[in-house]
Amino acid sequence: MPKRGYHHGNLRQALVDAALALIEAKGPTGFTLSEAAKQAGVTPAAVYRHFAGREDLIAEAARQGYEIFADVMQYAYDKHQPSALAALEATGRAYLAFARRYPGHYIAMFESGISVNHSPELAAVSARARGVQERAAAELSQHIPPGKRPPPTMVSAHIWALSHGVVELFARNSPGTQSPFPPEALLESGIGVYLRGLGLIPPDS
Amino acid sequence: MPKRGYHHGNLRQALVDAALALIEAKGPTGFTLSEAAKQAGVTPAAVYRHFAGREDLIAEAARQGYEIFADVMQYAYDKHQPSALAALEATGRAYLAFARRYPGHYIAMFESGISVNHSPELAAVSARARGVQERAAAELSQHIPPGKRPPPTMVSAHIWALSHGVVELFARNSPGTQSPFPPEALLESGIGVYLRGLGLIPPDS
DNA sequence: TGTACATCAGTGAACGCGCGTTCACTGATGTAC
DNA sequence: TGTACATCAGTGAACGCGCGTTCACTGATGTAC
Repeated sequence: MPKRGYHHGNLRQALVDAALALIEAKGPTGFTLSEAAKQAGVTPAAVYRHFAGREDLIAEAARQGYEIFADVMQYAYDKHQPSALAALEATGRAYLAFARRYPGHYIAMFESGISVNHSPELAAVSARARGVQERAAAELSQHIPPGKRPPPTMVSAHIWALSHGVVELFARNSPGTQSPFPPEALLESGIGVYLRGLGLIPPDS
Repeated sequence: MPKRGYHHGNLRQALVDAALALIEAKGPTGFTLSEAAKQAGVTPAAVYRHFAGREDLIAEAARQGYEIFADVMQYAYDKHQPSALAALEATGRAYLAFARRYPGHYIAMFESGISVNHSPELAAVSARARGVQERAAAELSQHIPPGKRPPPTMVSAHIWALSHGVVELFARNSPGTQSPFPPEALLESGIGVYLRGLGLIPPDS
């Protein structure tokens, strides 16, 4: 790492990284602009060269999170094509893997209280992530007889809600409760039962 | 309402109520001890006659929430006996109804970052709530052939995760996104598909 | 019923703290000639 | 290659604020006799 002098060189990203580390360590509440600056080796005032303020910094952290998230989902989806079933299952697993691997981003995105409409870029990238999941669900629905086919957006919402619930309740140790099962197993089995309920997995498998 | 003088009469509960209103209005971050005191018409210092501090106040709000929550779940369960299926579905609906009706409590319980192990009372009442759900799931499992029967605690965890996910993502307007469906419909249909996947509802119903 | 007194729930002033944000500034960088 | 100068990323001091918490106090309540 090159010794830095008066100019930082890459302060903007360093601040985002510091913010992510702080959010991960202390929750969205514990994060402060001043401490992020300090951790980046810089005066709090320097932050304002790069961000409009505290919220704007969190929003950028969230935006980067959505970007990674959308990529990860897209990759999982693509990789398991052309099987619609495998692709949907894979996006579920990818959701959990993302939450595990990028906890700071996850918290910034879903628990920091920042609105997805904070900026057009944020709205766009979150829509992209949602789009992947909905496409997977839509494709899957085509294998269900039209009569008993729930709307694809509903299927997507179910999977998403289950994934998010597993993350919040069992993948973090927040409620103090010990998880009865590994979150991955919980999510995978839950999605399995759900897909069986849709008639997409034979009942005896 | 009787005019009050120097003594408040029921300050402890008034503080809890004020805290709940603030939490509901501004999120767990926005809540401050000072403002809760002010809203109860009292000096911040007065709070310390009744609570050890800020966190203790939140914990009491959460405790009362768990108390109501456990009652509501229990009631839903009892009311739909002896049908194990109806009882489980009812607890799912009760979960959502609780989140809707007592948002301040819900946030204090699940989003305030307060640990369920803050106090023995809190741990006890949260265990009671969990117990209702697990009993319902256990009873239901008995209708599943043993070979393909998932552990009851897992079924309970699935339902809980789905419920919680629906609340967090779609019952609050937090992520800025519009819910594509009413949360109640989303949860009900999700549980329906899930139970069908367990083989507890005939596939053609 | 009336007085003395213990109990206790509130006051109000004060504390130290860290926050987000502003401002005039200065040091480093890079470009024009 | 060397100098002059514009640009811009940082400093550091200061601000007003509201926070949670403490303390010695005082006013109200209720009980004993």
